[in-house]
Amino acid sequence: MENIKLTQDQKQLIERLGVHYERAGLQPAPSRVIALLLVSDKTELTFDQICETLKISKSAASNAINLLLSAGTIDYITLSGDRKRYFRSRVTSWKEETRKSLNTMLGLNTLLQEVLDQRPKSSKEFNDSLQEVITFMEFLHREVDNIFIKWEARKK
Amino acid sequence: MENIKLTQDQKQLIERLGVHYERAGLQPAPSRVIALLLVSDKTELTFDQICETLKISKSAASNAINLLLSAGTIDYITLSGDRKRYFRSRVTSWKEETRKSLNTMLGLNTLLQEVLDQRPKSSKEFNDSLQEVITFMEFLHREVDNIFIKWEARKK
DNA sequence: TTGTTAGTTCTGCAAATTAAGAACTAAACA
DNA sequence: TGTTTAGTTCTTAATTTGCAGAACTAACAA
Repeated sequence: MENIKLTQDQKQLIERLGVHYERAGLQPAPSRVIALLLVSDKTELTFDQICETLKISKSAASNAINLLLSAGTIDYITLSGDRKRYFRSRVTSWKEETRKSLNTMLGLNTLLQEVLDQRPKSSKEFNDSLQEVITFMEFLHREVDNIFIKWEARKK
Repeated sequence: MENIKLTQDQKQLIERLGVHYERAGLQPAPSRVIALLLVSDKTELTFDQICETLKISKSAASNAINLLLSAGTIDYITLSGDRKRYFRSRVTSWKEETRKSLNTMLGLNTLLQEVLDQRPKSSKEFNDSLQEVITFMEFLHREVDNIFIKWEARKK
């Protein structure tokens, strides 16, 4: 099984991508795996290639891969007469993921509405600011939905 | 110093908000503090009131408060002839924060462009998908900027 | 039937996070 | 001058996280 060679630049890029994913809340190992699958010349890598290239243990790789599989961030193909799975980045999942994380962000709004609903009328100034934020987030939410629609239309 | 009473509903709402913030990457104690400042009837609470109401130690409160202060999530006022600081949620910071986290999200784009630039031409299909994602994210970024402009205009 | 491949699962450790409690400090008061 | 107040900082201590390494498994191969 041929092993993957990375240039210094590629290694650095993987680290930088890794940091980005970690900051977004992902664990270190999955972060590196997804970064590797984006950067390496080959786009389809086996379990062993991932372990070796990233210098992580099989258990770390197994957990990382399963996490990413169930999140839909990666998938794999197989070749007939070859028991190995070839893992690859599901690049197209990014649109969905962007959308999902936008929704999470904007999901705060529901909670803020509940907060406002239960607040005493007496804290008028505070309530008014809160109402403004809620209105803004609703606005943003609607507009973001429109952007996605606009994009789909534009693609045609 | 009068102590803060919370209804069962308020306590639950604080926990739910707390979980939201934790999922967004904030530590538990700061998450509860900000939630408390949103939910409690009084919008301006002292250090001691925060400690007592949330049942956290002074050190936990001190660290949480300083974190939130330096993130701009809360601020405080003082009353003349009263050494205490009265902490409150900077509700208006949410627009900025929303924007910041959008930018972080969309900042992935710069990295993806770098990835694409260093990829071999041979992985054409992959590169094409990547290019599509980049184009989409650029589109999204521009549109989001427009939304903010539109909002500011609309407020007048 | 024995071995090999492609992983998975289990056990345990090392490092990082988070908070408690106590000791400390700086300002204001008495 | 000592005392109280409003915090801060320091030192543990308790979790939690994340991974290595080894043992395991299931499928196929020889």
